[in-house]
Amino acid sequence: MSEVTLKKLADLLNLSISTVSRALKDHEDISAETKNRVKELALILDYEPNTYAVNLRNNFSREFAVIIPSIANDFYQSFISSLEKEARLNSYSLIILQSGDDPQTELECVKRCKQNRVAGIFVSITQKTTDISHFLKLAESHIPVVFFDKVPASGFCNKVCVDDISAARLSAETLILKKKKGILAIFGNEQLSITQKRLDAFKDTFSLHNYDARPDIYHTNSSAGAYHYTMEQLALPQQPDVIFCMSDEILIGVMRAVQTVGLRPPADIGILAISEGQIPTFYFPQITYVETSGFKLAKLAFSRMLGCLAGSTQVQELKTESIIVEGGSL
Amino acid sequence: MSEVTLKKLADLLNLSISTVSRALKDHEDISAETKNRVKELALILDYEPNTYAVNLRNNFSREFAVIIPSIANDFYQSFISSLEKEARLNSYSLIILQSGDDPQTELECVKRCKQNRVAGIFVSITQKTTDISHFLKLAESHIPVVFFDKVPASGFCNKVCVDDISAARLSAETLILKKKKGILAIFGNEQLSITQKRLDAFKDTFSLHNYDARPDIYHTNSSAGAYHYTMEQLALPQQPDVIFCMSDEILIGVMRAVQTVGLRPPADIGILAISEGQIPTFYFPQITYVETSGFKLAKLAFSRMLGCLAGSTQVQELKTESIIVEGGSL
DNA sequence: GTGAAAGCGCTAACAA
DNA sequence: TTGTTAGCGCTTTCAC
Repeated sequence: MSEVTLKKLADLLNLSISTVSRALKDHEDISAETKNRVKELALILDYEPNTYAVNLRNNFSREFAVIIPSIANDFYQSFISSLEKEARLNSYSLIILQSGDDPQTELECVKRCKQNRVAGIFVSITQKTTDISHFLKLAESHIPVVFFDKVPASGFCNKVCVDDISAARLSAETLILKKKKGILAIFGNEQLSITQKRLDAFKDTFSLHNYDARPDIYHTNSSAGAYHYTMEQLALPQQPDVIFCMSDEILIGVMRAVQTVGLRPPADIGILAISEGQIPTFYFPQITYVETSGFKLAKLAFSRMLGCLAGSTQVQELKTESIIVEGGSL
Repeated sequence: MSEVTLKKLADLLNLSISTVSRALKDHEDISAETKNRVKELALILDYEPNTYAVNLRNNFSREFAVIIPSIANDFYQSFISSLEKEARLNSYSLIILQSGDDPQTELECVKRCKQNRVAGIFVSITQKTTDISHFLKLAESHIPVVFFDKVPASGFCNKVCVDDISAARLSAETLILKKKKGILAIFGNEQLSITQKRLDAFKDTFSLHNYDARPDIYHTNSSAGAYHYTMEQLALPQQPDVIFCMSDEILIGVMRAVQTVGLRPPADIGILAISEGQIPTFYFPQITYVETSGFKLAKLAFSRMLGCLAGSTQVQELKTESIIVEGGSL
């Protein structure tokens, strides 16, 4: 059974191809009767326009690409889930590409996007991406790029981010409000700008409030690191009163240690995290956290993309607001 | 700056379009010198073939679609992560479509796939999908379909699944081997075939071994349900010795209850789950589980898809093997 | 070795 | 109101 094309419909109906095309598009100068005949047959034969031909002709597609280090991450998962829905409701499709956190692979992904003539690209760059010229060059091909989450430090480009500064500030203020004193704060990889932003805002907030206790700061790159360090600290005669976790990854390590030692929040120890929101629900009591939602960020990124496609040329830097979600761990 | 096309290269080099096309493809009857000239200029001008034109001409694309209820799920996440990688290494792209577990939306996704002339579709159907004729009809358009995980009960089609029966059997055998007696087994929605398969195999294994203890079976549809039921059971004078969780969702609820009451595995209570593998690492000690890996399933599904594209017409039902991963909870 | 030309399925300007 | 035609960028057959 061969493909149903406009030509086939036209032959069957003794009409020209263009009439059939226009009838299917409800073009005004086709008679109602012809429209009905055409549409009826199209329905019966299950006609679907050939996207390649349409795109080739119109020189434009309805596909967005998302380039991320890895989809196996709660944050990106919620981001993509939300983005796909927005896209689908706007008749766009979403192509997923994983860079594996490798700049070389990322470059190949960009090339692929260009080949596919995608309508736009959402990208969260790798930890090692410094040169973003291949992204900026996409402007020549009129492919808008919206950077999200992990965005380049410099460059005139569209960026949508979680507001790290307000998230960290909100965390610190929460601790101050609850008059917590022995604060252990565990942060991620010191090299990353996300860590620096959150750390600076966190520390500054204590200074600004002239608070009489200052947090102990520790850095680690992994869940395991957080686990081991927490184990050490919990073995000391002077245990911390509260542990602040900069990310879900760190929270997981800390909670394993807390469970290992048998401490029970909030009585034995307080826990506060910055989190995407899923992990905190796995524990009892659920962890109190400052939310950095992928869902919200996706909506922001998508509307920015539509803005670009609508012709907005100036670049924007947007941020999502943070809110605190009360569990029972503090 | 306009697009770089074959025509543009040809004009610039004073060659014909077809010569340029052939040169770029290393066609044998183009001279080495011409090839070099062409390739050099193509590189300089950053030429990329127009995928739409290529696909239109060849009537075939290098895009696969994945239709799933929702990407926000650890199992699908690992499946897609793995599938994307396989696809990329084979120069395919992956389009993600979420059905929202709604048959109507699923139907629209299929339509979209057809329009996009995708090279093949991977699909995990919704809980309510009964009519799969729209999938079977894709055969007419020569679009192979590989069902995975949630597959239709009937119909001649390609299916790759986690082996629920062997996973449940392995779980039961593990409990028997460890001579566990007071077994509480919590299963999911009784209506789902996955639940029935796992339940039947689980129970049968105890019978087959003439084991002198039989598990208490309970069904629930949610984490919260598992939590509440576990709380009830742990309040009884005769607490269970071990709790078996059919899925990650149930495990999360059970563990919240276990933590609430303050029991510590494995001394106070044993825990065994069937799991995708991430959740069990969040606890201490880590939960012992029978693995049902999305990664493995993706590899299986992908190779089946390649088989279809290579012309294999007969349908196959494939299953991944289960293995037990020892934590310290049993 | 290279070029000319047809055609993939569709849209839209122009004709009738 | 409907039809004719050119052309989007590419591949490939056939001719030179």
